[in-house]
Amino acid sequence: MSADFKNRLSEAICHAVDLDNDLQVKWTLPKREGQGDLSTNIAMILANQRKTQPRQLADEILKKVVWPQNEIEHAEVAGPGFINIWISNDHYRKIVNDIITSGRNYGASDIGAGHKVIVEFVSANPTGPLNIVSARAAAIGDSLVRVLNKTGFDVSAEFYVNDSGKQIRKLGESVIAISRNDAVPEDGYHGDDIISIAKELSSEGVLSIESDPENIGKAAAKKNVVVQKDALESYGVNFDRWFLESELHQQGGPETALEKLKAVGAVKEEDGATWFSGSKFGDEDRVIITSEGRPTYLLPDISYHLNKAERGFDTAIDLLGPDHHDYAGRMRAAMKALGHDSFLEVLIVQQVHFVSGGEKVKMSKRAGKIVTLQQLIEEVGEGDLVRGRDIARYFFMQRRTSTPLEFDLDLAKEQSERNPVFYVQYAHTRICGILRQDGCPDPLDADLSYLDKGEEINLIKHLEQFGEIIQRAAESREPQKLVSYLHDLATTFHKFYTACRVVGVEKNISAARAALSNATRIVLAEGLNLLGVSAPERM
RNA sequence: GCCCGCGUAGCUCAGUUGGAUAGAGUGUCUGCCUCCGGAGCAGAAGGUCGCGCGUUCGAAUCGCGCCGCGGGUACCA
Repeated sequence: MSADFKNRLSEAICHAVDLDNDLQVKWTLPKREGQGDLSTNIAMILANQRKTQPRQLADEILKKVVWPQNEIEHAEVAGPGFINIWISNDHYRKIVNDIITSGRNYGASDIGAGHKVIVEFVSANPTGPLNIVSARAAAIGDSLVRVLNKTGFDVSAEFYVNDSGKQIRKLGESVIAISRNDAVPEDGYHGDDIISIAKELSSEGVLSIESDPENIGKAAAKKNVVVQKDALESYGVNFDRWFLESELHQQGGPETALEKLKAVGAVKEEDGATWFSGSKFGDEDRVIITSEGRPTYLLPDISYHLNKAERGFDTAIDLLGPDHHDYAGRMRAAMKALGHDSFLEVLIVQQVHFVSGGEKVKMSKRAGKIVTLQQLIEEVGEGDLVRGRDIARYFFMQRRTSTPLEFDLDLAKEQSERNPVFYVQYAHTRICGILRQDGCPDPLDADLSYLDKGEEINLIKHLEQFGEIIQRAAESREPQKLVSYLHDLATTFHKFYTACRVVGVEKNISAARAALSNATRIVLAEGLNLLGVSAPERM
């Protein structure tokens, strides 16, 4: 239901009960048959304030109210005092036209207009290929970006590359050790990927000229970034910017951040170390420069987030792994100290467990199981990279971000009705099949007044919700909401399909149904697109 | 100990921000192919929403207290 339409209804009710604003009037979709198309509880809320009976007040409202135009067919009081209204089929038929004329734009809105948002996700260390946790974060982050775009936010996707610090030096040391056939340091990096990088660097001559672990580490990191970028690209994920931590250091970012923290009295010296006084801002005190004079990771990270704010973003959304959830508190405290309260939103992307044959699969390198994003795509798509991407992304999007996810590898690989990805894609394919038929009339010639069967109207009702679902997904930062919506829409279409033939029935009916099918195709395709999943015309 | 997240059908999970008789998928039964691709549709069965108080017209949803599971708790990143 469009916000505009609801507002008109709300105004009508306000007018009837002498309310000066319509904010209190909320409309919901009733769950059950026989409860109309829209429902409001305003009578129950007002009855409380006005010390009267809800049902009586609801009756009064219905007596006085003047509904806009003639889109309302019927209204009645139900249950404890709900006002349920039935909307005319004419209203719904217009939706089909709206969809077809808006095309891919259908469902777009401008609720985010004027907001500049940066979404940072994955941000894996450049010490190896991307793992499975990154794969989930990438799917969610990228969809979130698409959804925010669709709702009018000015959004940027960013990957923060930790290309400086301890782990880079360690990476360099590992590469050097491997090239000399020495033992890799205790907490260093080993594995096929490091070995091949060592080979590349030595054949490029880098290893012979350069022996400083830091510089070797940087060179290796650069190669890893390329590997990560490639994997993400075949996953359909693109970033507007790969922000290098080293850039931050070159600009003296951490030093500036420290000065700014000092300026607001958020820094103290104790036990020979320098601390951020987080306890003043709702967190705990944290060391930012060790007693040995080395900055901890916190300082560059504060500097990085400050940098985001200085680039003009009003909101920063970070997707982090479950091992980082108290990072959120300290970073928010730091931003608060620097005058950017409520700037940072943190989404914790929970753990992924793989299941096969009813048992948990350990994701260990040693066991030779799937560890990287690339391996997952290949495994699940059985060599077909597009299919692998579709399945992986859809599966990762099936659960709320904050819920641990069980990934059933057997189900994912199964090409059957049990696989939810195919169920949704199949609805799209089916429509394409219908519209491809020789006897299928041109949907553009349709007279929509021929749509009046229950299954037809019901399908339109689902299509109409698309925009609202996207808005809720954007506002709650939960692009997953689209998944259940699309599954639902596919179900509604399949029901329509079994109840209503499109091709081979009376000409006018046929054209109207073709138009409805076409509208459904558009919404399915765009919905899948927001998930980063393809909408195939044939399967 | 403290911080964060999670407990909903046998299993995996939704739940429109506090609404009406609790929703899917999957698994188990039962039906439907002369038919736009059956990768589909219809039906049955399956619930003390972890437990207990509280808030109110109304709670799976909000508050408090327990119980259970997971993660975090560095002068590591």
